[in-house]
Amino acid sequence: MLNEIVEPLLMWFRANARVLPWREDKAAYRIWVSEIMLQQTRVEAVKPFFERFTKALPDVHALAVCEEDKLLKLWEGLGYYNRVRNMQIAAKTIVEEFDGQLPADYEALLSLKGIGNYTAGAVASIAYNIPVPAVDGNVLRVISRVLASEEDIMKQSVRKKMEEDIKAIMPKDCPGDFNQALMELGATVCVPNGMAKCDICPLASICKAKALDIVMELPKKTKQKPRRIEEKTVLVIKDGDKAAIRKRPKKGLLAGLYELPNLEGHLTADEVLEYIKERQLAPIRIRQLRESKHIFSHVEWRMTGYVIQVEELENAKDTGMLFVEPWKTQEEYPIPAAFGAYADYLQIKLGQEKYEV
DNA sequence: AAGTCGGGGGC
DNA sequence: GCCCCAGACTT
Repeated sequence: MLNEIVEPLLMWFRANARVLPWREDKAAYRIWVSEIMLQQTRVEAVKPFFERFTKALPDVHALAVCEEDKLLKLWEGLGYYNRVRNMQIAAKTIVEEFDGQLPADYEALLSLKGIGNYTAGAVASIAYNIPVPAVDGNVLRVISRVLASEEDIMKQSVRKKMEEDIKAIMPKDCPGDFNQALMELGATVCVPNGMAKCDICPLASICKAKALDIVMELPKKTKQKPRRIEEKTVLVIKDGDKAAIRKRPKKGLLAGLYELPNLEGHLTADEVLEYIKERQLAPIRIRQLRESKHIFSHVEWRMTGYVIQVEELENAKDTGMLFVEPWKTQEEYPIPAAFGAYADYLQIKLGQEKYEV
């Protein structure tokens, strides 16, 4: 039965646990921050962000009162930016309703913005030793294989049953270690891509998938739909030492971050100049930049770009554009990685000789 | 239940 | 190119 995994798993974890920044000091706040960052994000990617974030915002109160641009800047490049927005909303709730302390209660944690089933279980078990499961993608894979379950792990019903099965075998004295052990095994041995390392797995003798030689067929999962493709033209508009950026809408993709001005479709230089002139920004030079691509979860941007030198006139139309010094875009304004190929040009001077308008 | 929301690394 | 990642929220 499934309870056979408990002892070998804990033994293995105690000998093989990775040294991670959020394992040094188990303050609930730090566990919470790490778990939010780790949503759909690998350990190696999170490490540097975690160090920087917790240094800048060391406690719940600091997070609750942080200015939005600074907050997003700390998250810049990590993705899924609603995570940090929701975390700040939760921080304000914690200050107001829980006296600044994360509640040591699964249901109370679950009620906080951005904390779902998994994260509530992780914080409760790791920070407060509450015996509740924390079922993430690793756990779904490990348990599916141990049981040789061919159920589709994308189905809510399957995940719910998985939580119940695990709750039934949770060791009451060390629920945090047990949950982490399952995830750690999934991340380092029963891996998500590539061959499972069954030769070093502490559960190899128990694993039904291994016995049936179907380890690599599991878990079963419905595949995601193909992403849609969007074409864009990205503009690096320069006025002297400054360059144009603008703030994105409060909702939707990359909400609230800053971007380079951009247009729908792949435009010619003439079409771009028309756009510039309509906004009373007198163009002096223009040069086309290379194409680039950025892949999000559900959409793919195929971009081309232009760098345009302009003279910003007094009567320039309100374009929502903000002309700022390039170093400020690096230090203060959060700009998503999608614009990376063109953001480089913010600080490069245009050649004088060619591309006169 | 399906769609939205980032970015990166493995193969 | 495809898959997945210590998922949660909205519709």
